[in-house]
Amino acid sequence: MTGEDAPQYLQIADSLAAEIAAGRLKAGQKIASERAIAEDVGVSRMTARHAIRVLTERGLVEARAGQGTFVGARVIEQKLNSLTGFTEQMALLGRKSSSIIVTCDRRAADAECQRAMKLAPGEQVYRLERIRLADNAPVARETTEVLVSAAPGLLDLADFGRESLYRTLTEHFGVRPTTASQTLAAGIADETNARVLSLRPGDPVLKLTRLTFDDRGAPFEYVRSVYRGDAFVMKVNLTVSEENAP
Amino acid sequence: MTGEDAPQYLQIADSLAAEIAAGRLKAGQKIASERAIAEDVGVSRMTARHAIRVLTERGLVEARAGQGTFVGARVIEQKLNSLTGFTEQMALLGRKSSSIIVTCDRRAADAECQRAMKLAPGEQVYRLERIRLADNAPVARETTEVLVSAAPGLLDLADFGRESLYRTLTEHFGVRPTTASQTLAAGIADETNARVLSLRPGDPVLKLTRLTFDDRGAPFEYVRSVYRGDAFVMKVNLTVSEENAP
DNA sequence: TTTCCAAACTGGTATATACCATTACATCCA
DNA sequence: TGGATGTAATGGTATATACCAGTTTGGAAA
Repeated sequence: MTGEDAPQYLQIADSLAAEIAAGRLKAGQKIASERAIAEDVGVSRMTARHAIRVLTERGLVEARAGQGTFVGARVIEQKLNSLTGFTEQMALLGRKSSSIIVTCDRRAADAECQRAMKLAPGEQVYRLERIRLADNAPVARETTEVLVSAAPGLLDLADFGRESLYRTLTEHFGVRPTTASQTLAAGIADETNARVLSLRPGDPVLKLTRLTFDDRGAPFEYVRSVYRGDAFVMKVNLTVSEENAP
Repeated sequence: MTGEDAPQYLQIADSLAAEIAAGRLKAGQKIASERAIAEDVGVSRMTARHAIRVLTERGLVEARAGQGTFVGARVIEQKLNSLTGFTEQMALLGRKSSSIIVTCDRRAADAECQRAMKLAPGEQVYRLERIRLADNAPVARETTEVLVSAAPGLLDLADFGRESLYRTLTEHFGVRPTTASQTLAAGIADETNARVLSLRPGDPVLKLTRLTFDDRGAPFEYVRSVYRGDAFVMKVNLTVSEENAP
């Protein structure tokens, strides 16, 4: 569950999220009103409201003035070919995936990672830097930082040149990647990336960052990847959630 | 601008967004603190805070506890989750959007479009080729092909240099974009793209294709876009559907 | 000069309160 | 029956206030 010392609004949000995940609150159903939650839990209405705002931002519920707040239609066609890890994806495409580990250690999170995960300075992460191969050809360079506090002892458990990181996290630590915020940008290969990806400097690459959250809404992983532009296309399936009327 | 009767927090947010868009607040720069804004504008701190929260959600600024709130990197964060058009997205970022129409006619769908929509050879489409401008600077080149059978007479109805295509489709033809399949790839600007986007050949670009379906699941539009790589970041929020057991 | 610590800020959390516009529903009246 | 009306409930906006936990900074102490 949510940490005992997490802010109240988060605890409330997470317990509601759990209700939804468990199916006790079904899609389209109305949840308790802000005032009702406030009274039940014993907080002010503004705090209850804050909790609901979190759920709204996660896309779990939808508030309608004058009516109430409703559990969102379980849309989620947004299986960008990626909340499954690289390993799983390659398997789906019938390609042999493997990795070369460049770095694998424990250290303090660097500045960008700190900012993305909102970490305290000096917070420890496992840093895993891998060259990803598809059918033995390098296609991506990936740097993954996983919170030590989320998976203590992670690096002793498996050889991530072969094993799937996500599978290990789920099976050994109960950390289940659930949502993620991902950005994609175009770039060109610099010297280093060109060398490791068998490209020429100036060739196009796709740069991806992903902040991954577990089923309690806590971030546990920050990933930066550089993909060969000629080898990768990202695919997203979108579903418009209604309510777009002028 | 924001409507005079819009809530105060939105007016404040939009005026700050305009400052950022105009370059008076530069990337990395610290903006006024919540307390300072509250006093300057003459609202409570909570209202100023609400305004900043809006900007945070739009990806324009980033708050750091104990330090302040800082303007984010000046890139356009295209949100891939919502199926909103270019016009709407720019408005949120406080940037002025416009288009230059390059082509606007009716013709047989080309090969790629035929394949994507699974059309019979010779099937007619309206083809709309536009240069997209943000604050009068070209940022994307977009080619849209809409099935004639889905919106007969479309081109007579509006000037798509100003009007939103999606709005016209919904209001006049009842064609409601509902789902879409979108791909993203990295690329390099060729001669033509470099010229129209004010780039040098070889500069990175982001290539996007989208196949859009209406509420009956029928495809009606095929879009190919080329974005300036330095101006655009695509952002996706992912949710993994439960049943992804290993 | 260097070190250290307190004060002055910053955003983050939480409460209590007030009024608004919209919605749903029961009631009353013709 | 049908329509209008009122009322209670809902989320949305806004204020005023308080304390917390970090960061920055400047001055006092070593």
